Amino acid sequence: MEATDLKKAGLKATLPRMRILQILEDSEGKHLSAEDVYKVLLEQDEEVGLATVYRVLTQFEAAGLVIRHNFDSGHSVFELDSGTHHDHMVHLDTGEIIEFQNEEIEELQKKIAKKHGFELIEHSLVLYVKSKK
Amino acid sequence: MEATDLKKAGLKATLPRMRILQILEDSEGKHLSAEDVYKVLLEQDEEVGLATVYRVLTQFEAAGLVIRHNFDSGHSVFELDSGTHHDHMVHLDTGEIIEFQNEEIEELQKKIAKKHGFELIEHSLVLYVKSKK
DNA sequence: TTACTAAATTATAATCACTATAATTTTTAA
DNA sequence: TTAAAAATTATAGTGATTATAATTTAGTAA
Repeated sequence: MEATDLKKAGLKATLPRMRILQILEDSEGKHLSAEDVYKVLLEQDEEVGLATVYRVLTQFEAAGLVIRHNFDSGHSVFELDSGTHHDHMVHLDTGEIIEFQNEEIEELQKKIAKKHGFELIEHSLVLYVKSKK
Repeated sequence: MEATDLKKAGLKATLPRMRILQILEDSEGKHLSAEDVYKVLLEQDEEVGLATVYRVLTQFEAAGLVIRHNFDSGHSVFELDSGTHHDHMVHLDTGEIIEFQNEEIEELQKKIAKKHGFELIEHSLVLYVKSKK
């Protein structure tokens, strides 16, 4: 029952929000743009406007339900916040997105911020790769 | 004489290009958006259109003269390519951008790509920090 | 359950960053 | 110096996203 998840996040359980949350849950591991979500809604014959999709995704982000990424592509993509932090590798030829974790890099980042007298709040690390010839 | 730099890069030495290159050289360490560059041109009473600024910056990028960054801000910023690679730290309160280098992280990134059977082409690492209370 | 009120959604227009187009101007090479 | 190729200008167009005003819905109180 996702209505509960929304309430917990401090959001009213409206139909558009439930549909969009469901779509995100059904696309585990994928990274959808607002347009992608909107297309799925259309396929499901749901009457939800594109503006609503944008607004709801932004609210989900503010509520900590989803994470927004900007992979140099000119538009944002979203994924459910699984709670386990990870970074991304983007394949330059196929567009494939691979997730990875590396504790060593995480630690080094904190150290660097500290060395400059700052506190690391968050970070964005994206590796752009190609297959070996 | 920057006309020479442009020629070396395979670009004709036109007035807009020389003015824009000069502006980038005069703002060492800063990270200017196309709009920022355009504003400086206006202040200098130069008759260069915004579309030209965008086109020229893109050409400079293609020619390897400048580097384009997308700091999650919805627009690109540019800096002269100094030749020495560095990553960036963005201060969430002041907007200040600090450059840093860390060879260890660079190596780890290559390793990670390799482990997945890929070749690292480039990467984007941005630390978002705040001052310690 | 019903009625109310605040919040959310809809449809659409507007905005922002950026790109394409066609006409005009500038570079550069002969 | 002149002509072809390339670049620039002014402007319209595009794609992603956001704002607006009217309408609908969710959650609460009677």
